[in-house]
Amino acid sequence: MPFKSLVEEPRCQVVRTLDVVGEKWSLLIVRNALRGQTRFSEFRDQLGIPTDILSARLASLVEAGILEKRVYREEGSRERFSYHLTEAGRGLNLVIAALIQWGDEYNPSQWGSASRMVEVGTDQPVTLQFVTADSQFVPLEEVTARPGPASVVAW
Amino acid sequence: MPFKSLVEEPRCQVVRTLDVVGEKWSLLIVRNALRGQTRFSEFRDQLGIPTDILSARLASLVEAGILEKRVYREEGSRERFSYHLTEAGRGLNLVIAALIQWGDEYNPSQWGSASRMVEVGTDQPVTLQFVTADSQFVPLEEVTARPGPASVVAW
DNA sequence: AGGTCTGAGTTGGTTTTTCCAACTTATGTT
DNA sequence: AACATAAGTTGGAAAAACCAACTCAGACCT
Repeated sequence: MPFKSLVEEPRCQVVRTLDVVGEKWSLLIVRNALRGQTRFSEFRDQLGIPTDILSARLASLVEAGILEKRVYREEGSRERFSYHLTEAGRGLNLVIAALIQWGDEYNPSQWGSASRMVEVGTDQPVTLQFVTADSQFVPLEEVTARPGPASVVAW
Repeated sequence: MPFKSLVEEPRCQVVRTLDVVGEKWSLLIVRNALRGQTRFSEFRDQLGIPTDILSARLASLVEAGILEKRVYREEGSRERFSYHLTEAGRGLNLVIAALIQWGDEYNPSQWGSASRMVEVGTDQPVTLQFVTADSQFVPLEEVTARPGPASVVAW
C-alpha cells in the first residue's frame, strides 16, 4: 500500500485514489477486467504478472471494493473463483480512458492506438472532455484545480 | 521504470502512459506542479518525498518531456534549477481530474473534497464526461474499450 | 580570509516490494 | 491409482524505496 497512513486517511482525492489503484499492476488488472476478463489465469497469461503479486493485488482490489470475488463452476470442474468489477471498478474506466487519451495525444506509438473508447451500442468513438454544469465544453488548458471543503492548510 | 521493455515499445497506451507516470510519486509531483510548484524544496516539503527519489523522478519526468528544467536566480542567491510543466505535462490534468472524480464518487472522504477542478476564468466547477464526435454525452456505463489499429493479437 | 547559511541535491546502508521458479492443494478425469 | 488443471503459496534473489547524514557551490557576514 503505497501512500496509506495508518493514523489518518489522506485528504487529497488523488492520494486516496492512488492508495487503491496506484500500486504496480493494479490498473492493468482493472483494464483487463474492463475487457471482460475474470479469472486468475486470464490475468496471469495476458499481463505476464507474477502470480504472487496477482494474488495480492486481486485481494487488495477486492478489499477496496473494486472487484468482487465469486464462485463459479465449469462443466466437469470443481468450484473456482472469479473476479468481477463492482460499480466502483467500472467507474475506473474514466481513469483508464484518461490514460489512453493522454497516451494517444502526447506519447503516441508508431503503430497507432491499441485501444479506443467507444459507445457500446453504436461503436462510435468517444473522448473525455471537461464540461461545466450547464454543459459547456472547456478546453483542457482552461481547467485548473482549486482547494475544496476538505483542504485545511495545504491540499 | 516499471513496465518498460528495452526491446519493444509497449503497444498499449495504458502501459505506455504508466511507463511515464506510473511510478510511485510521479503523478503527485505532476499534481503539485499543476498547482504551480516548481522547486525541489517545494515538492519535498509539500509531498514529504525522500529527496533521492524526488531527484530521480524529476529527472525521469524531464526525460519523458513532462517537465522542463530551467535555471533561475533569486535576488542574492546563486543560480538554481526549477521544473516547469510542458504542454504534455499540463495535459496530465486530464488524468489527475479523472483520479479526483473517481475518488469523489467512489471513495469519498469524510471531510469532503480536497480539490475541485474549475474553469480558470469563471471558477465554475467542471467534470469529465465522455462525449461523441458530434458532442453527445455518453454515460460512463455505456463506454467500453475496443481494439484499435495497433492491436495485433492481444491488446 | 575564514566561517556560516541555504537550496539542491548525493551517498551508504536498511527495509520493503517485486520477481522468479518451484511447490502445493483440491478436485475431476482416465 | 495416476494424471491433469486452476488457483494459488513459498523461499530466496533482485530491485526499488526509505532514511539520515553528508556534499557542494555560491552568498553573506565578520
